[in-house]
Amino acid sequence: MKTRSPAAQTPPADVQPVATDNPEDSRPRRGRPSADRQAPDQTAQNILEVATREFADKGFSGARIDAIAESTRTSKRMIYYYFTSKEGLYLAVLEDAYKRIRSIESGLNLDGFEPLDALQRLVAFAFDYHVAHPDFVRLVMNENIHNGAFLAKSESIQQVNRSAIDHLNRLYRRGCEAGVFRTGLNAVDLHMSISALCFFTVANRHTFSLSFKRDLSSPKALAARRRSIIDMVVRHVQQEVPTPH
Amino acid sequence: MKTRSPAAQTPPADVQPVATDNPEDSRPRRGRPSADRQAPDQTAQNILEVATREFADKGFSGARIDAIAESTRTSKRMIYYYFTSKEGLYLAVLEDAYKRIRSIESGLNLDGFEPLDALQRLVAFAFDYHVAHPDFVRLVMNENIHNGAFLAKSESIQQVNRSAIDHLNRLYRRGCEAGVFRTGLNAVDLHMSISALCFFTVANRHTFSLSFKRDLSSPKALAARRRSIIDMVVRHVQQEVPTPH
Amino acid sequence: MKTRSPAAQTPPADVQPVATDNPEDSRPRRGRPSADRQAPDQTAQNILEVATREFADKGFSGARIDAIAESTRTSKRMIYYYFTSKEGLYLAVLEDAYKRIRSIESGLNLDGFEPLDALQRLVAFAFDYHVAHPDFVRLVMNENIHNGAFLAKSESIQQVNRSAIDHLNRLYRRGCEAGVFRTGLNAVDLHMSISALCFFTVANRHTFSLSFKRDLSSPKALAARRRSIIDMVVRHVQQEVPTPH
Amino acid sequence: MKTRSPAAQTPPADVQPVATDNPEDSRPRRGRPSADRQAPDQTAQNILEVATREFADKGFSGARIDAIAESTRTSKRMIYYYFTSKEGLYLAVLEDAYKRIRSIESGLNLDGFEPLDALQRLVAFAFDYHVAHPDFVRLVMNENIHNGAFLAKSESIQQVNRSAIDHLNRLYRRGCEAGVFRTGLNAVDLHMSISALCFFTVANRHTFSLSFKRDLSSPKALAARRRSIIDMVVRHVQQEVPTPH
DNA sequence: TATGAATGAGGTTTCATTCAT
DNA sequence: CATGAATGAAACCTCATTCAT
Repeated sequence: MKTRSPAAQTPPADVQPVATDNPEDSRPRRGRPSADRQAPDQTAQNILEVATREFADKGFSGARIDAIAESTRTSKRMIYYYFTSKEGLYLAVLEDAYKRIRSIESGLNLDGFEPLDALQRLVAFAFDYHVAHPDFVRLVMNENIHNGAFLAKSESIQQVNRSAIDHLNRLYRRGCEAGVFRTGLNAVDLHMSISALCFFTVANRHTFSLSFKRDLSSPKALAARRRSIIDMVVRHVQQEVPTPH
Repeated sequence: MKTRSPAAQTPPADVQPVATDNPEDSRPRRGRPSADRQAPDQTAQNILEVATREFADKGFSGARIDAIAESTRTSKRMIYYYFTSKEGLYLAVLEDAYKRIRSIESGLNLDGFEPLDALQRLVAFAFDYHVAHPDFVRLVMNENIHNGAFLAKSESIQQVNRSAIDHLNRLYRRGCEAGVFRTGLNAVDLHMSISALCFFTVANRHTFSLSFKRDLSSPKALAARRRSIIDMVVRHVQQEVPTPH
Repeated sequence: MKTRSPAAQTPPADVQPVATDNPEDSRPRRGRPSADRQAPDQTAQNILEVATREFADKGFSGARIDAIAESTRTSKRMIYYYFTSKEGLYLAVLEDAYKRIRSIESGLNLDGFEPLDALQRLVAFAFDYHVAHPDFVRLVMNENIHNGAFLAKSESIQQVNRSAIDHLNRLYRRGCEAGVFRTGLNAVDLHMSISALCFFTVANRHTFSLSFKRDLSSPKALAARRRSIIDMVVRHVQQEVPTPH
Repeated sequence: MKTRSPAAQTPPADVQPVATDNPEDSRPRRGRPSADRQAPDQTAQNILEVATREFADKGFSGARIDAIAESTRTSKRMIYYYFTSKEGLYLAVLEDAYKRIRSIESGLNLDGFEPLDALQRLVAFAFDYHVAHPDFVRLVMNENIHNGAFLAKSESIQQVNRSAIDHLNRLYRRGCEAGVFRTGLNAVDLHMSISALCFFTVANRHTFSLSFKRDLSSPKALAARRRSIIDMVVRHVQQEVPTPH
């Protein structure tokens, strides 16, 4: 039986990077390329991909419809045909991005693991996902620059996000019941801490790198950061374990 | 009775919000006591204040020189007279914002406190500053949307930021020597964690609030978050304290 | 009875003004016989014509995009649609002007005439063209004010001009072989002299007229000047003819 | 006694470059730097020099008052103090430039030479002056771009120019009387030809060089051009001389 | 469904000139 | 005489969006 807080001491290097869809690819639901799939869908999907990159890259105001149209297999007119306006396109991009992360998160199946192990897996997944999807991070940043004005318009996104808390809540309760997590914590607060640590790593890497002259994008630096974050979260949640003398 | 480090147990509600300059006030260098040179400085300063709000509000591309000019005591032409271009103005705003936080941070005088106390004060300051200066947070967000392209042009900012690490490093070492901090940690990594937790609270409050239907801006919610962050950081750094059985 | 070369003696009043396209008309490539593609070409062409006048009139810096747009059948926006920038438009104007003169020059068919006659025709053409196309002259002047900076960017123009020398070179050689031209001259130098005399007549007419109180624009004055120039060039090239005593 | 047309045959390499004030220097009348010369004059003179360069370089519309002020030893306000407006300054520059060439021309003292020799000297001087004073050439070009509108306002310039014709006229008549010049020519026309050949060499060197891929600015090229021009003018004026067999 | 042409409103920047001291 | 600050008008250019076909 463990007498020490294993998570804190043992950097969970063994927590394998969670397999996600390959980064930057954003045609998850197109299924197999069966011939019955019509061009229209593909056109809209193609626009969405290009737009995701552009909006993530430049923000809403900085993005250019012309630039999107040029990188697209179709014309500018089609953008308006499918998405009505720049704002409509942006909204579609945003919804698409949010749906993707939550759908993967749901597939983690944390119930199958011991609470401590599950927590480490959850944090590791969050970290890996942020690192693998900078576009998502940038879209969320941009959304906050606009005070969440676009997100507020989309009901679908809000529903999607709620589930994240539910998963974490169930996990936390299991841990408390098992006596490995200390009680009195709050799932939303915990989720926020996890998100903050992961999000910042990607979101602020440019200013942080410049300010402190460190390259934070190297695999080595990322691995260290990943360990540090998992450690920090585990220590935060874990019940204090009496150490033998 | 408490057998463990008081910091972790005692949410440092007693750590008083650090006095900062009042938010949005931005005439730090006004101190020069000469009265004969009012106008020029004041005009430029006035532009800088207004521009800070506009850039923080809308981002670089979204900000409008016209809008800035209108909120100013002078004309659009003067903006170009003093700052050459939209980019020049943005850079001045960015430099100003960074200098402000670092200069206050330097005034914390952490050497006068016990390591654990000092750490709590530092985190508390960071949290309070971010909450009190959302404009700073938004400027940094925006800068990251642009991949730090503007920051990269400013040497002065980069120098300014380095000092933050120095302070934290000295503090951390004191704590290690005193046996209250565990060894093997890294000041840059620690600084990043603190920044991440504080930054996210302000930066992502809109999307987070919408996603999880919580108002995170209420004094009560902020106080709870503040406690949670300080606790998390302290637990991360603190030496494991042997509990008597 | 004349014992000397008739060219020098006989002012070539009989050298008819060379038929050129009517001045200021600038739709040379309209020839493509497809009727289905009218609008785009016409719009761009219309802009080009108006711009030619404006740039010739005021120079590059003095020209106003707004002024051009107003004289056009379309809007200012279209200028940018077709020509990207003020500079792009100017370049198009310049290329167009150069191509026009060279294409006509090529149509002179000097090979069909005796060398002396051909030379007279060439000079006469050059004179007439300059007089008939002051816009061309002014564009070139302006280009020289800018140190040929725009011309340097256009490869097409440089290719076009080379042909002028080729024509003159062949003509000169024929004259030498026939014994009517003296040897030792240089085609580029000769071309320069011809250009100088013709160009100046149009280019400097304002300052010259004012300085010497002569109206140099009257048909009579132009005819006299034309004769003088042809005479001067012929005398320059012509072989000294021994006079019998 | 010469039996051949010496000018045409003998390239007047012996015609020494006429000594002019050193190129680009434009403070000819400031006399010696005696202490009694006041600052005011010097200030105005300094402005004039700088403005000459700027106007010659960029043309009237392209020139920037700000740019002139910056290269000046004084401030922008002084430009307006001395010259009232951009136009006033340009006019002063123009007058200054014209006065300079004519005053030197008057000092040639052509009466002291044989007509043919004098003519060669005159052409040589004209050529050398143009080459040595590209600023003058460019100002005149610019003036013609503006249809001589500024020159028309200045009476002083027009008076100055008339004398050039008088000198040439006297020279031509002497040559006719001596039987070395053919009769029936016109001094204004002759002056125009000389000016055209010299002016073009400098004025159009950029477009010409680019069009024909020749460097026309090298000392060698200029010397050849100089010879060619003198030769051309002399042949144009000279009485046909019977050649002995 | 698709496209190239077209557009008006508004964005950033520049410039000659004047004012207060 | 001299200067730095200030200015309004207008210049060049961009953008999301729509029209004709």
